[in-house]
Amino acid sequence: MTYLLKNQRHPTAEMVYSALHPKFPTLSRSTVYQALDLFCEKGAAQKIVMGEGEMRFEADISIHGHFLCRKCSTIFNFFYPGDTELPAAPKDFHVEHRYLYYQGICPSCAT
Amino acid sequence: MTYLLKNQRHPTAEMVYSALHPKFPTLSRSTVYQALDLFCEKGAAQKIVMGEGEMRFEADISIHGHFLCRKCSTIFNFFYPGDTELPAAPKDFHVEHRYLYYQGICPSCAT
DNA sequence: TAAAAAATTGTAACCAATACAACAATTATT
DNA sequence: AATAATTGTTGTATTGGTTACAATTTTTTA
Repeated sequence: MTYLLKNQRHPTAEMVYSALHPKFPTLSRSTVYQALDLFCEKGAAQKIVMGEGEMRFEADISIHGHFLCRKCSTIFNFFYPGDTELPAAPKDFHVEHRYLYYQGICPSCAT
Repeated sequence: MTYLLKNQRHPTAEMVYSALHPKFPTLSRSTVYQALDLFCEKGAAQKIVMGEGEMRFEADISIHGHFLCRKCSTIFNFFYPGDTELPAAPKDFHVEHRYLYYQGICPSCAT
């Protein structure tokens, strides 16, 4: 069932449910929530919180940042060499996860 | 009323309400929510969303990142020279706001 | 095949946030 | 100063995403 996460880009739990429901009519929202949480715990996916609105999930767990278009609300991934590119946290802070998120206007909304 | 935002560091709306309520017994949650939103619109404060949990607000609008301790849930600010330090978004993306957020263990929880 | 364990379902509850109508306070207008 | 108009505040009801949980189904194990 994990394949759907890979098809959509940054779906909400509801989007996953809607997409899966036609194929598995008995599927319940509970299962979706629980499965998504499980994937995140196991490291197969990640939760991303973009400003307002619902939680989003994505199966791409490589290092990348997110760009949220203020107009169309689309989320784009953008890649950068690695976490060494990012500012260091103060000494004695043990960083486990880095999260980079931009907001603005995407190319197609700019015209 | 804005001075409370400056006293606490990254309060939730509820924290602002609780702190203000003793002094202004008639104060309502609605007013707090609305005032905080107003401050953010006017650029006097900013909303920050840290993983799970409620929205947080802060009055420091200088350029800095946030570090959330996984154990004690404290939010620390850390400063870096400027947004030029951060990876560039792809060409033709017009970035309006950059947001950097780390997660891990803070020095006092590390011991 | 039966018993045990694990997964799924659906409903109810939760809780932060918003909407909104009633009310109070402040400012503007003669 | 008095009235009207505007602005701000309050409290309650509602929303909407998420979680809790008991009941049921499915899968695994012996």
